[in-house]
Amino acid sequence: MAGIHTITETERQVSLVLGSKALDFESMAVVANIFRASNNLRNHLERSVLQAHNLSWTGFVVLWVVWIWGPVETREVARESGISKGTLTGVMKTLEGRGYLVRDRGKNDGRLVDVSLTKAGSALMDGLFPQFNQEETQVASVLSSQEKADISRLLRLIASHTAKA
Amino acid sequence: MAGIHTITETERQVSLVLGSKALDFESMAVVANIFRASNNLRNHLERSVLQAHNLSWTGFVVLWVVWIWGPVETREVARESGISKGTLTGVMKTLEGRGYLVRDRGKNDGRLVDVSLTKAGSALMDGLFPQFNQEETQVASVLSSQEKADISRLLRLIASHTAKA
DNA sequence: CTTATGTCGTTTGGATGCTAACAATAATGA
DNA sequence: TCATTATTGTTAGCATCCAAACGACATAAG
Repeated sequence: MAGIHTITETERQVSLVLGSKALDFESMAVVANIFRASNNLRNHLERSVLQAHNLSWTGFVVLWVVWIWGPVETREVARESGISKGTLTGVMKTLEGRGYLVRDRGKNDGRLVDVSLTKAGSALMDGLFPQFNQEETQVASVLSSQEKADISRLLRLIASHTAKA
Repeated sequence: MAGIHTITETERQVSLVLGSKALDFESMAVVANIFRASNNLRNHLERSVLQAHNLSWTGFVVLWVVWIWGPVETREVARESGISKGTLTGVMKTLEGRGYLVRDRGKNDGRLVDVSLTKAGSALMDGLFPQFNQEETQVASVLSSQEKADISRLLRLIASHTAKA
């Protein structure tokens, strides 16, 4: 756990500070635990898998998107990676400098840029992703098969709901 | 949804790319959906609540921790906020510059620094957090009360498991 | 054809975010 | 006492990260 205090302790302290005001602790716990799990998960995966290859989280995600969908337009990489266009430009500059991907101007539309992995990039992901998936299995091993299906479904509801609004 | 493709489409494409290699799609979906929900949630809350006050996500989290636990030592704020000591120094410099918090050298231990909110900081949080919690209620409204309890429990399992390892 | 509007990737400026090195302080132990 | 070891917050260097402004290109309307 990142913090010292448990969710229960935190809730007690919050109600103490806010006093009489009515709060929705149930929803608060949902949101707080999503961020807690996400942060811990990211830190864990960075340390256990990515650090050895000097890859940042975002760098890995971008490589993954291009690996799965490439060749692919820049705008789609940004949307799929969950980062802004401007951020992506910088990240790709880094990854291109290391020889993992290349950018090509679109021929039909001069505004577009197609991104694809180099051989070095493909080789990296071929070795890296199974390792990454093994770690995913490890962190999800605290859940039963049914629980994995449940949490995926519930998270998907939250994700799609917040995307619209 | 941040990306264009659904989880199902992505899984199909991944198995197409990885071919015969055995992968744990169930665990992959758990991890992917945690990040998807977390990213969407953060973006949504930044836009709907924080942007009007020119507050970053991390800035808000730090203010929240100090608001709930303050006066509190710097090291504890870092752990509770889920960021490094170095990052916290910069964030607090920003927040101190805006008059939301103050730092005081510990009297017993000269190494420590106690952080607490100013009146402006307290006033900000008094108005902001109920608004934030309302938004939490809104995003969690797609789940039943039982489902909220379930997802909180499962996320807590993942969070504590990844924190140790 | 040409003007207006829209879209794409890049750049810019400021704020986060990490690790590693650092100075100041504290605690330990011969 | 005094050298050793540990801990805390800050700093330095670099890589993200976003919003907004920008130039290049495409499309629509007249």
